[in-house]
Amino acid sequence: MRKIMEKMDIEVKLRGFEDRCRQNGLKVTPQRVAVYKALIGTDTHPTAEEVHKMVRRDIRSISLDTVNRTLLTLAEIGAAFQVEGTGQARRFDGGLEDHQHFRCIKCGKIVDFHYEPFDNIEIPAHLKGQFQIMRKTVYLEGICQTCSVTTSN
Amino acid sequence: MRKIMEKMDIEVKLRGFEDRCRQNGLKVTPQRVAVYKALIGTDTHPTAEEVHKMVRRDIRSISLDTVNRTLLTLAEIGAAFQVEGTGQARRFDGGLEDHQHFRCIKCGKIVDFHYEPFDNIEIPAHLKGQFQIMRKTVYLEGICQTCSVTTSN
DNA sequence: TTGACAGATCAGATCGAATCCTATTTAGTG
DNA sequence: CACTAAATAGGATTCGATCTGATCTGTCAA
Repeated sequence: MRKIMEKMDIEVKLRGFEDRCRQNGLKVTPQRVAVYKALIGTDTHPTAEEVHKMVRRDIRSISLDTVNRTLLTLAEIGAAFQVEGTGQARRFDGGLEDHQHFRCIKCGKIVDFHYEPFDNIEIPAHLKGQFQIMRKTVYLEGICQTCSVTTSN
Repeated sequence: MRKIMEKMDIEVKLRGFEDRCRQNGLKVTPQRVAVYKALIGTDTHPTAEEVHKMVRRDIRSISLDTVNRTLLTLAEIGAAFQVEGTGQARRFDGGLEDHQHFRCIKCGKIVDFHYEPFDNIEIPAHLKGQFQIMRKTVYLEGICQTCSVTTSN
């Protein structure tokens, strides 16, 4: 999934992004645009710090905090997303029987569930040569009952 | 997946754990056993800090570092595992087209792949009522080509 | 049973990511 | 053009993870 895009393509995405900001009542700031542009211009799943480095080529004075906040904002309005499970303290699981995880994006709680069809997902052939796969699972994210009751966010 | 186990069950697991340690050339220390016991006695996917709190009921002086190291060790010998993706800096992805992620557990690199059958995983009915699901994906972990070439670990 | 030692542990120091705080700046609006 | 709510900069703080160096202790061989 290389990120080779026509200039046109980028322009279109930028236009769409600005609209999306306005639709969500967010100001279109140069910082936001720069962060967005950096993110769609790479396929490396960067950390905030990495994005910060990239963006500083355009905006020397941009702060890491702004980049971090902006990335979170992008995820909120659906212009990007967070790679599953990252950005949290390490968590362990002593249950070795087959099961899958659901994580609540509000409270961070992880809940086990088990659905047999998920136990033996077939791994696409073209990956088998490329990687040595040691774990495969279905991963769900969303909002748990407790958090959806608690009056909004 | 409640963690209600007979005393017998726990004894058996402990026995197995001690064997597993020895098979891996690891000493069976009270700290290790206590950490293991705490972990299999919960279904909350605790952080190192949380496990530390639990274990301190048995071993007052155990350090957080030991707990952390031990948990990592448990994962290495297959007596437990790390919940997918946790314990790393937050990472972002600007690619909104359907795709899935593979993560290298050695270098932390995340690689996109796309396998159509994974795009529309059916969510088990019994979860639909329980959670508001916003993201579902297949997640693979293992070792990438670069890291498997690099003379071991 | 004991002694020696590799491996394990402890406690404190350090590092790094994420967040918070507050003063300042700015996009959007009329 | 002026006003205001929102956004930003950057330093301080918090918290998880790791490292370091000084002990301590399972394990194994004698």
